[in-house]
Amino acid sequence: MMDPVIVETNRESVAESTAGAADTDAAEACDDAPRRGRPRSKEFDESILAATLELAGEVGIKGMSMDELAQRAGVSKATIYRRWPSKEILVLQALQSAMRPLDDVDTGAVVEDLRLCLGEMIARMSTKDRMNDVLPHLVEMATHDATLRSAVDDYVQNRRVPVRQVLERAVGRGELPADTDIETLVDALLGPIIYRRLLSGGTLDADFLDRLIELVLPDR
Amino acid sequence: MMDPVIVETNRESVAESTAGAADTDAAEACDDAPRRGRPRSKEFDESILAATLELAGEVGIKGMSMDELAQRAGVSKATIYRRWPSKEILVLQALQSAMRPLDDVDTGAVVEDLRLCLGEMIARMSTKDRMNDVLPHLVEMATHDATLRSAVDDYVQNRRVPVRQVLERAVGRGELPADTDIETLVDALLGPIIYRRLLSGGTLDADFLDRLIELVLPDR
Amino acid sequence: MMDPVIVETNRESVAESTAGAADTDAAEACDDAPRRGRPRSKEFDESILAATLELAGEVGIKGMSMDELAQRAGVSKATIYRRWPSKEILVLQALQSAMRPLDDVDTGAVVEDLRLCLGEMIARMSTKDRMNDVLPHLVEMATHDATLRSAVDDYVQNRRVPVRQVLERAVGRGELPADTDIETLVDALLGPIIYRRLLSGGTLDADFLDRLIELVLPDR
Amino acid sequence: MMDPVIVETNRESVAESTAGAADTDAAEACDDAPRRGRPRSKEFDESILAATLELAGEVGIKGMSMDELAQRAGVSKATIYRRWPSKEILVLQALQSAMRPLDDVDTGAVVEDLRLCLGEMIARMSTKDRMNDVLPHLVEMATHDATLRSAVDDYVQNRRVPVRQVLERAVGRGELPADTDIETLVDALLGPIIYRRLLSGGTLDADFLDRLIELVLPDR
DNA sequence: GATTAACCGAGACGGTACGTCACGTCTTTAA
DNA sequence: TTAAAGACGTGACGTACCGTCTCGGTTAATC
Repeated sequence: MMDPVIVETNRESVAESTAGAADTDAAEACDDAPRRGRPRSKEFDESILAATLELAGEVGIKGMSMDELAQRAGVSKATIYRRWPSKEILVLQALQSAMRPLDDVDTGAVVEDLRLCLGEMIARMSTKDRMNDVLPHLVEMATHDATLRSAVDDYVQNRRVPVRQVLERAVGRGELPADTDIETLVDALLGPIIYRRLLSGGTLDADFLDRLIELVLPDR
Repeated sequence: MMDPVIVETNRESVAESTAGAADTDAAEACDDAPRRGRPRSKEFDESILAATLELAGEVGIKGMSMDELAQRAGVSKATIYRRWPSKEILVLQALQSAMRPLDDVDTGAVVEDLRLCLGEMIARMSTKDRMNDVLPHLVEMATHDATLRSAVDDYVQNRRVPVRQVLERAVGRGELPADTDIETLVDALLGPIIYRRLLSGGTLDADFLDRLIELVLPDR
Repeated sequence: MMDPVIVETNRESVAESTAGAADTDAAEACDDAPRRGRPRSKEFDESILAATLELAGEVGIKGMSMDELAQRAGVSKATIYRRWPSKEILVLQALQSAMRPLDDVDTGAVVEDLRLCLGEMIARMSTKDRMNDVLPHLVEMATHDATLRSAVDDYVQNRRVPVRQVLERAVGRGELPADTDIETLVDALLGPIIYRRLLSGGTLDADFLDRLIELVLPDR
Repeated sequence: MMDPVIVETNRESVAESTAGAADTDAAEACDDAPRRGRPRSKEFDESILAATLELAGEVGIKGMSMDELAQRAGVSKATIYRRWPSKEILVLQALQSAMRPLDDVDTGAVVEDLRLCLGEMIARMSTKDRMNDVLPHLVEMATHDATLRSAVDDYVQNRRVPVRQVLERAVGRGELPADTDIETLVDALLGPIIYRRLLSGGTLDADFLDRLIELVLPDR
């Protein structure tokens, strides 16, 4: 199930990083204001995000029109734009809302931890979660629109966190040397996975994962 | 300087890989045909591709309008569409035409080979070549448009080739074990670089490259 | 001055006669419907029609581009196409909206009636009303587009009505024989006028009108 | 069969009336010049004109593209433009080439003469000769293009000539009064016919013709 | 309960780009 | 020189989409 609290949290973090741009939902930041008038329907937040994931997965971001999205979500376009200032921000939000944090695995062995952690990541990419196809679009957007940059950063960092934690614990245990360059290590693990997913089209399975880990963390 | 021969070569390779889709320039494949009528101006091929690289680098693919592109190239829109069936295919062609093959380095030591080969790759990404920002866009397109898929594949494979050659030579020399999984190794080397370039935003310098190679090919 | 009521009336009459073709403004026929959404701006209907008359009069139908028309009307192209499905239909509508009904003259003498009625018609053709040049274009269109046919018919019939009324009254008064073939008579009066206007280029003045009437209705 | 001599004659008359515009076929005026190089194929003149009549009759002038016309005539576009400077001029030529002069009837009775002469005209309009639909287009063109005006005039005058001759003979015989306004009379006869053909859509048959003549030339 | 402020659906609107098409010219090879 | 083939500039076409705005009507909190 999707937790509306997470949605709200995400929205605010974005509202901050895109400061000045979105006066649309500025009021929501100050919770103490009594807020007169009819409140926004919570149901719509969810149905819009869900429709976004579904539709963008089917036809891509560029292929997804806001009119069709509104229809699919059973909502009017104004209702969407009252909540998110642009298509890109909406898509990003939808991504974040769908991204449940990876379970923080801790088996005591770094190789096993990585196998589980990255395995889950691959599983999400491979199966239902067609929204991964959407990431590149956001990247290009971010290249030319400063507003989106930090939001995309947030999104990417979320993926790094669990891997980094696994590695840091391994350093703490002495399983990895204390001077290990963790950031590079994270890149060396995530990079090939993302690369296969987006570009090379190589298979993404447990076997590949084993070989990758063996390559980067040999003899352990 | 841009070599027209390369342009031609690239065009044909794509024409093959997108067989059936583009009848636009199908005739050019068979060289023996007498080729009647006024021939297409070679100058325009170049000026259009050059303008594409320039303009897409400045404002991104989405921000680049075909009208402005035509004007910048000193050409009419029809002249562009006579050669390429869509904006995306054009951009892809432009990428390929601009991509000079990496020099095939062979110093006799695999680590040094990789340092040079990948170093050159990073150098191209980092500096002038803003067209790298354009890759993600193509990836998303390719996800939903079969025509583009193989073309993008071509483009990606071109980057893999020199790295693969370096590794195969190392295996031949006995510098790497005979059972080395070369494809995974290529992914492990290219993946992190691409990942940093597109997503994580981490620095791409000689230092990172050294650490990456040390990580993947230790003690050699 | 242009009466918006007339405009509406004309639009609906055409909407009927071109049934099936134009779903664009079908909804407007049923007045009892609650009419949801933002209503179309009445001002734009008028400004578009006015700009059409003005522009087509200056440069002809073929010379009139929809982009320039939109600009002249202070309106976007989409706003035009939301109301009329094609350039030709729009021009026809503009013609009809501009065509004030001829005053129904009744002096008691058929010759005098015709002199006034046809004189007014000639006056409108000769002077300001450059839109007359546009009629031939519509005729050719109508030849190959069934949608336009009935609409053009409407337009033509409107010109016949007042002349027919004058003649019918004359028959009623006994001024013309009861077995008068009115339709042929109308053709015999309107035909030469239209012919001179469109083709022969002969003068269209009171003198010609007198001779024409004398010819067709002698000694009365 | 179509007489190439007539074609040639017509072409030259137009070349004169559109002086300055068409240097395309200027050389042909001076017959004594030896005329170097490959001569123009006479066959093509005919096949182009025939294809023009055929195609314009099917889809209208506007619907007829010069590319399709060239293909239908088995000729290249340049071959067409080498002969006629514009689409409109070509169509006009095609009209004239197809228009065999009406037989000059002379039965000794004006009413019978007109019945035959106008009857033949109606017959041609009604049946095969779909090119009549094309006339209005030319009229509008002529309105905004001085070059075409005189050419269209020529065409129109050709229709008036035989009627005028019939009437002049009647005046000579004393069948019509010496002060008859022949021009107005011609308009009164041709006008209603053209009007029915182009606009009112009324029937064009022998009956209508009889009534029309009776109306304009009563009791004779 | 009345007021009021904000919500909602529907869809018009300006703007911008798309990819197509046609005209009339120009450029090549072949006859 | 003409012919066939077709590239080319120009410019309009009609469509699609984004993000905003404007209606009529609804829904809660406040008065």
